[in-house]
Amino acid sequence: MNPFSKYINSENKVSAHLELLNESFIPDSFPHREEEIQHLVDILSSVIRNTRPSNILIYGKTGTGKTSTTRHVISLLKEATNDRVTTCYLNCQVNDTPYSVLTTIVNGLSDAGEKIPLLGWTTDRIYGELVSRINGLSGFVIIILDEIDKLVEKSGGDSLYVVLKILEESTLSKVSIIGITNDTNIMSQMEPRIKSRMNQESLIFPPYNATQLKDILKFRLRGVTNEGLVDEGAISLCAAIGAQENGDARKVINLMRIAIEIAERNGCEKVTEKEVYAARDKFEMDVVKETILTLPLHNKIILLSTIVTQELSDKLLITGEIMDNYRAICNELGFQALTSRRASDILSELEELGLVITTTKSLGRYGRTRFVRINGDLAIFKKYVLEDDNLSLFKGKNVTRQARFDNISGEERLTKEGFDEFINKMDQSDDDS
DNA sequence: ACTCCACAGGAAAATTGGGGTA
DNA sequence: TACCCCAATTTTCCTGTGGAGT
Repeated sequence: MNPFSKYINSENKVSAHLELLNESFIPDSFPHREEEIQHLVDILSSVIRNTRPSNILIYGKTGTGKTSTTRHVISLLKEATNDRVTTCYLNCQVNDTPYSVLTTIVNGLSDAGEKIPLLGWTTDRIYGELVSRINGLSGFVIIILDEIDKLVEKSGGDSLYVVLKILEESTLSKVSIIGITNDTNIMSQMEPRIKSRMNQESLIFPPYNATQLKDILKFRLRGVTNEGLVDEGAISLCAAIGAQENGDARKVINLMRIAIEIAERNGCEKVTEKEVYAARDKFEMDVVKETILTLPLHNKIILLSTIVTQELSDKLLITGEIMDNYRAICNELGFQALTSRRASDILSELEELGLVITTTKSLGRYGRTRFVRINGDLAIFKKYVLEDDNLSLFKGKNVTRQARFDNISGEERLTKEGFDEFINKMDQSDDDS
């Protein structure tokens, strides 16, 4: 029997326009965003009166529809003006330097002319190219800088300042900028000179509540499945999970998509709460896996070192031990180890990704260091790390733990439980402040 | 009160590597 | 091919620090 036949037979049982739930799909309607859309339209409508629209800063947490709503409004504007508006969308997490932002804008503005290479040109030359291309366009130019906070973080906002300055000066006042950020504190980090340029208009996208998420989900499910195939309870559960996660609609929709896929694969008649719970588990695992798999080589090795070191003892690890084992692994595999300074930064990066939990504590006479623990299942983490071809050689091999301070009996190093307690205290004191 | 461990993490120098020009 | 520019990444060098031991 053909192993695929079981899937063929189950077709249409749950049914199948799942592409409508993909992240890249932009729907033509946005429930509970009518006000925001109207506000944007009001600001941008000045294009029609032949005036440059104000710069706009849009705040809102992830999954509140900032990006897709903005793109939707922009496409409506282009339609209404017969494409007399040129737009350029770019994500500042991907393009996080002035150079990268500017080249992406220039390359995105028109197909004419050569593409600027990713490296090599001087800023002056890009500036010149930018001016000439923008002058070559009729009408207004709207540039959408998504995740603009990433640009502000870098070098204290200098990057953003450079970009704004160049865009404004170069272009006979034809350029408007729409900044999108999920960091509501971004303004306090901005310098006044940037603030005044950027914050001509601002717009806040509040998080969706559970009821709104439910509406959105129901709306998006239209045309995806037949009526009644998704259990009402499943929808409510998805919405409830999403509401807990800061009202993240993207996550809600993803969850439902995965739940439907699971139901489909198992040949279920209905999508119920059970599938949603399964979807949530899968979703979280997928995120971890993706995160680990896309780590740069040395980040992986340091993560591996942390895993291996923790495997050898339930006591907490400190940076020094991780470094020792990291060097040992590099030696074993024939890689040049990075310095401890860099490794320290990588450890911080791993923490930011949530793969590892660290806390700095002083051991008095025995120095001040970070305590580290893997934030998840050791075996699973290890499996993902070892999927890397460069590291698969390490399978089965091991490293002798360079235990430090194991002789300290008086003030014992924290155990796992002690660490949890410690973290809890830290969290509480954070809340207090 | 003072020392000193074992690092954290800032600043600046050095290296790397794409891309240009002569 | 040799050499210059530039940005990004790492290394080098450095100062700072919480608290057990003295």
